Amino acid sequence: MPRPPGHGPGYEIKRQEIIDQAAALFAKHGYAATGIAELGQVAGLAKGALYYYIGSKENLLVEIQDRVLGPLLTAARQIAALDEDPVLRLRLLSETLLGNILARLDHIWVYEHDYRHLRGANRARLLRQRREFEKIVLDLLAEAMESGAFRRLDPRLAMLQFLNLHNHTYQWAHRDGQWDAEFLSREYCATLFSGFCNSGYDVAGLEKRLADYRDRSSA
Amino acid sequence: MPRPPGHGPGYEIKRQEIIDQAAALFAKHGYAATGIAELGQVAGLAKGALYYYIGSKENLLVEIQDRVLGPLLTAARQIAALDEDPVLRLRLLSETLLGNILARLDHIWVYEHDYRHLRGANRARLLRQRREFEKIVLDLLAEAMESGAFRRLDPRLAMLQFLNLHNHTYQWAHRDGQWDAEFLSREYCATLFSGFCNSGYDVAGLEKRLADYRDRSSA
Amino acid sequence: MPRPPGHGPGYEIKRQEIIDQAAALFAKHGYAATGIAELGQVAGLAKGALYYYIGSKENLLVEIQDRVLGPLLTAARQIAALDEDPVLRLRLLSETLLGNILARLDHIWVYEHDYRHLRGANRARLLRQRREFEKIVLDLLAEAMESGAFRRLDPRLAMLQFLNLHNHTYQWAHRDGQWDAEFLSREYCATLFSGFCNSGYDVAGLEKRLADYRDRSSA
Amino acid sequence: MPRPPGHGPGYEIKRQEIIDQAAALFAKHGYAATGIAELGQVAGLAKGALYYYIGSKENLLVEIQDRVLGPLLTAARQIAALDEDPVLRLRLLSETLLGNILARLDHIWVYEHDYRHLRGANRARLLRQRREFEKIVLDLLAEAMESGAFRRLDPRLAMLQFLNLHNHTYQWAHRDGQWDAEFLSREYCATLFSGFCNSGYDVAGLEKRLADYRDRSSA
DNA sequence: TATGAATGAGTCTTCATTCAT
DNA sequence: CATGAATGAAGACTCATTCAT
Repeated sequence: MPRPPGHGPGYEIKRQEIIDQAAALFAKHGYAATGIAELGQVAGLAKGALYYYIGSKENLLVEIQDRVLGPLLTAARQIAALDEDPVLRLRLLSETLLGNILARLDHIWVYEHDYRHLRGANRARLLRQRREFEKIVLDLLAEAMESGAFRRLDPRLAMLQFLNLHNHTYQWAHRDGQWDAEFLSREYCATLFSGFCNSGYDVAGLEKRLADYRDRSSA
Repeated sequence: MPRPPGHGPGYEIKRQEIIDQAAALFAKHGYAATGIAELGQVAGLAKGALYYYIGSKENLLVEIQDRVLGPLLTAARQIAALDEDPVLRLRLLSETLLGNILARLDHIWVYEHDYRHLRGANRARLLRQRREFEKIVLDLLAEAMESGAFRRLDPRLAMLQFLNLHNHTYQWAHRDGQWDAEFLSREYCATLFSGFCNSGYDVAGLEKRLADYRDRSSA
Repeated sequence: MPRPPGHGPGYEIKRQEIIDQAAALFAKHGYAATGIAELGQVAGLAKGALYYYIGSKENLLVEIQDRVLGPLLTAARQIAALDEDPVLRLRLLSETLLGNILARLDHIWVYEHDYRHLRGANRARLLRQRREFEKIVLDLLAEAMESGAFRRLDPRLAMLQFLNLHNHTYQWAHRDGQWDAEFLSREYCATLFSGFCNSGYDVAGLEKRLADYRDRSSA
Repeated sequence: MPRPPGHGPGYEIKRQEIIDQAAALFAKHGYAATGIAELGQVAGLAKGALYYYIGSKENLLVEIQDRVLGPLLTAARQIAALDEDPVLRLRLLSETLLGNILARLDHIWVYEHDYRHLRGANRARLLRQRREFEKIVLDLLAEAMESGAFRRLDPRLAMLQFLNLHNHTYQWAHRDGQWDAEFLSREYCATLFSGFCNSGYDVAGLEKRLADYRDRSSA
């Protein structure tokens, strides 16, 4: 969303760079404790020029949140709409979520810690998006219960367990960690689905069906 | 850590009150975004008197972290030392952890969000304590694997799953929520241990054994 | 209106001093062009301490406007309520107005030039007070017409002439000028009332009646 | 004062447009509180191009003052040089002055409020021109006294009354107001001259003589 | 002619902290 | 014990102005 009208071709590129740098700083020190001066130093820009790009500090926060929630929601909506077993879709969603987390660890730090510094409309929009994501997870879990794959659980508590397990990952994961999204997703889902599924359900077969799905969709 | 020597009898009481109020404020707005002035207003004290009690803003943070980790570590050490099945001990640890989280939600917010504002020795001490807690969980999980209850998993990943699931709870729990620590612990452990245990292990019997243990120890 | 609760005895005194100094600076350079730093230098206070007294820059403007309009409105209401010839009351009002202008030239500069920098409620309140003052003048002029002393004029235009003549005085008057409020009021009223009155009205006798009134009310 | 040599034909036209827009903005928010960026937006020009036309912000102020004082002084000089009764010339000057005020209300706002933001030579020149205008009024009043039309008044105080009454008009007049310059001039002069003239002088006949003069000079 | 990008001093305001009383 | 008063660095942000293109 390029703000003011009339900007040169390099504007948006530089702007995105600055948002990257801001995300790194916010992740490290927290949004409130990061000064605009510090960001200027990192960006190699005087304060005036900085504001030419960022508009305001809160605006940076908005952009960072959008970078997290935008792709995530898009992917989640697509996955939810697939004509596949709900458990498989949960597994896909899990991997997408973890992929997003691991790919942009600093963005996630900010996303998880500093959303409360958003005000007014920005905050409302964020919360709406968060709720939409949670709803997608909730609905998939409910579907999995209806399909007989999962036991009758409190769907909300199931969703919260799903999110707890995934979303807390940013706290200890680090760039170039030993585990990638695929591995973590397999492990997390193995744990969750063992707990959630009916005795009759073939948890072990899930990874096989995932591979099949991937063959099909890449074909 | 009562500061200088020579304090009246009410000193420590008032000091603890102020730390309570600080925790509430820090949880609400974040440590960095909370002003000492705000705290003074809530405490009904002018700045001078406030500093007489708190020493410094960072000191408040230290105290809050201690209130979380002190009791938690004490309890964790005791549980780890029990002469019981490691799985049962994990279940006990889980409930204790959740009990602490739910009992002091605002402290946990601060503990999770703002420990990075600690500097130097305070920070080092905190990290040491966190690692000790993680080590206790790790060792219990390893014991459970050795005992044959759990499959051979990467113990570190198992520990991280355990902590993810528990520690992220503060994000959505609220005072007087519908679920208490016992219930959540049962649910979380059911999920985790279903995923972790060997096919031969009697997960369902865990709660029974827990009840037995409680009968014994209260007797 | 001392703002925050709990201030020492010297607080209000110092606060009033600072407002004085602010009025002088605002009058000289204009509100918008005067920096808080400048005020701090004049007051001999660091910025922090300054804000301890002033609250905000706009608040200074509010106080200055109040110092002008408060006493003026009080006096105007009293004069309007007197049981005297409306022309005499206009003459009294004129002198009061000029007295206020000459006594606080710098406040008047700010009052006349910078009221538009007030926002929201502050601005609304100011405009209400200004209109009240204008209404008092208007009503007195209308009364004077009804009493037969003045010709049938457009009362609004008469009021505007009255205010033009008086209110523009701040532009050229200076402290210790050669003319005091009494003299200027006599001259201004002589001019205005010559133009306004009916041929039968005894303009020249007004000053005599004023002297009588003053004898009476001081007795 | 067109700046550097070598400008295209449209330069001066656009430049005048920009000064118009600047006057409107300055009148609305005050010179100090108006940003160059705001002006650029209104003018539809980026900052670079804007500066190509305006030279500097202070220069705009100079131009606006010149637009007020230039025509006013030219007209005042011509009127003063007429071979007519000084009272008639004062009446003509009054109408010219009011015409200028009503025709360019925003320029007058700036002229009255922001001349103090001029520095050095610009300020000196402005003050010189203001004094010249005042001198013209002063001399006409003195002439009217010498001619016996007016009483022996303090000529300076008479001039100040004349200017007060006229110059404060900008404060409440607005474009398309109910009163035009001719009407206001007639009313203002009726008031002033009633107060100033000797008992023998025929104030009421002034408008008649003005009409005669206009017949003559248009013929 | 006109632009977009950059500057850096300047804007108002808040901060955690200290200390004489 | 407690206060009110003071500090000065730092907070986010805007300013008029310049200049390579």
